[in-house]
Amino acid sequence: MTKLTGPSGSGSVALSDLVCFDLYSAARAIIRAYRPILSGLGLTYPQYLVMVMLWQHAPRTVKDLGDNLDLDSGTLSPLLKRLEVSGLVTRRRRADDERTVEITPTSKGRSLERDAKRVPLEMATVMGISETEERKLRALLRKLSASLATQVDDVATRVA
Amino acid sequence: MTKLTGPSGSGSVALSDLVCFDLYSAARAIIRAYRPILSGLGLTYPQYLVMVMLWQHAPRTVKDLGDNLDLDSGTLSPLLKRLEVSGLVTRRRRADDERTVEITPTSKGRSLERDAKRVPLEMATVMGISETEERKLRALLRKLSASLATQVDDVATRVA
DNA sequence: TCATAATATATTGTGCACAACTAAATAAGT
DNA sequence: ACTTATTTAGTTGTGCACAATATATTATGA
Repeated sequence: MTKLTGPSGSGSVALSDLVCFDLYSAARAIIRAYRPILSGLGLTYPQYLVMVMLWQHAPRTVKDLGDNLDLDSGTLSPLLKRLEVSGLVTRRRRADDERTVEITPTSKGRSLERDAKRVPLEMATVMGISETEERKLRALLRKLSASLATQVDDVATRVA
Repeated sequence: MTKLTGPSGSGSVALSDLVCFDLYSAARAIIRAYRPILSGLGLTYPQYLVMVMLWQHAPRTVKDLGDNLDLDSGTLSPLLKRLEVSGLVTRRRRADDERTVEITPTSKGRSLERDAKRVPLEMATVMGISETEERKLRALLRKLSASLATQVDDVATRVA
């Protein structure tokens, strides 16, 4: 699995391409690793992220979830509907501002937190890298995301 | 953007969850960064990966592409059809083994390589981390992917 | 040889991601 | 007040990912 090997055939592949491919590949690999653990809870990975947010505090608006998870309404709206169908959350327009929709976990949604407690531990064992390495990895990923975000902002500013 | 902050509200979020979220988030951010660059070539990021493979050498079978990019036929078959519709590749069953399908870039597909030469450079400038950091990041990602892959194999073995 | 297994690709169905657009409600400026 | 802009969600359409299944072809073993 997972090649895109460096200099081999005619043209060599540039480092930036390789970093991106490894990132793309690792992200899919880790979500794949979560899948069997989360399927026991009846959740996909993005759904799990939303529930983690709601376990931290609730209710939260769709916009709040989107800001924190970096997902737009095109992704969240149907996802939240599926969580509603699963009986894990309720969606209700706020009385004092009819634009916003508040997402609240149901008792079933809240009780799921207990079962979810074991998820991080199982993931930690499966990842097979040390805590120090995890922290280094996080630091690099966050630095990368930060500079990519400023680039997007630059483009947005250039247009405005 | 991009929170899932650590210890804040009631329950703190475990490190493994944070690593995974940062990975998930960074992977989307970098593909988002590729998008405007690749759209000039008429390619999505997975399509670009396939073309990079074909520029290295061709023809390649669907299986070969899948092994190297870690994608299955459910992803590749429609993707390759779209590349065929775009006039960038041809698909042809091999005479000596009717099971396999060979993917060959057309002259249009091959000539696209020149325009694509600038992609890695543009990405490198946008990423905003040093080559040393890129290499460290790659090393960590590959180590993570490797241990996740062995875990998947373990499960497969347990089933067999 | 002939049944069986293994291999390679395609298809179907579900669930993200995200761009582009719409609709409704609130905020701001005059 | 009233027009205009902004904010918030939702909808539509495209393109991955991937599980599950189907189909056809080749390889293998009794």
